[in-house]
Amino acid sequence: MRIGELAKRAGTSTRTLRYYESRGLLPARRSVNGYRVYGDDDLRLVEQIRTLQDFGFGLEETRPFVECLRAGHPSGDSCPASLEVYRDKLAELDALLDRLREVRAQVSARLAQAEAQAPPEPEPRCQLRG
Amino acid sequence: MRIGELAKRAGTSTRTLRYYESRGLLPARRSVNGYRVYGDDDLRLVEQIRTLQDFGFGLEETRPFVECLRAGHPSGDSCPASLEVYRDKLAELDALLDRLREVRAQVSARLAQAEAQAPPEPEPRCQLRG
DNA sequence: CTAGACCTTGACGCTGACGTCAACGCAACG
DNA sequence: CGTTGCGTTGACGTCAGCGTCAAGGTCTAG
Repeated sequence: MRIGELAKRAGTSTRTLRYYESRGLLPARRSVNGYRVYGDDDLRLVEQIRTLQDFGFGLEETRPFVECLRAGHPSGDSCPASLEVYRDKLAELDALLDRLREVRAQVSARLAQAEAQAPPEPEPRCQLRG
Repeated sequence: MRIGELAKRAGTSTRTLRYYESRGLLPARRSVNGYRVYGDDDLRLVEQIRTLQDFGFGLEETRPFVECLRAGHPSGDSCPASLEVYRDKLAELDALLDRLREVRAQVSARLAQAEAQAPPEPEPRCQLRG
């Protein structure tokens, strides 16, 4: 399979795949004319990357998963390094969630305060006369 | 007060203040020699911006607050436009929190699954013999 | 033979909020 | 008079993950 087909099958762009290759994820064999050639393994590999990216992982953080897959393991998280990334990301998510909850509370409080100061427009009633 | 002092008092950099000016927040009078000159109002203005930025507001989102302050209101959120931004940001925060909670659950589940597959190192016991 | 669809590399653009450097002016101190 | 420390504008660099364009090579169908 060539890069266009892989991109289509993975639901991404050729530019993205070439970018992954430039980062050392997703190496590709070349056919005689220089075209990149991929196998079905590579599709699974790209899907792994995309899934993690959707979770908010940076590309570098997907590397252990990718290398795990390329090492022949059935899934990208079958290796200790991947589990470490999971755990780090969980801690990061927890910290972020805490921060965002705190911010939400602050913003909410300030909104309430400001609304109390100068009350909102009193809900137009749509009466004919009044 | 000149830009260096304002920066120090606001806990930021001169570059940041010039950037705010370039974005139309924080206009400055000029002294004879071309130096920017600020008053205490401007300090409050910068503090307002920084507070909102710490909450994750983009610079553009701070504009209503800044204009509200410059219009003479006692606080930046005394104006309807600011309240609108608060409300939008709350909705945005709620959506983001939902997404992050979902991601957290997914990552947590995958971690548990992978740990069950290939259990972690069995907690070294520090025995002399065993 | 040629049009069109695919592929190649290389390079610049984008977003946000600045950091950092260059090259210069101005002011005060000794 | 020179140095030091402020100020000025302008312009390029940073981070991530690509998008987009340019200029060209390759392969296939008509």
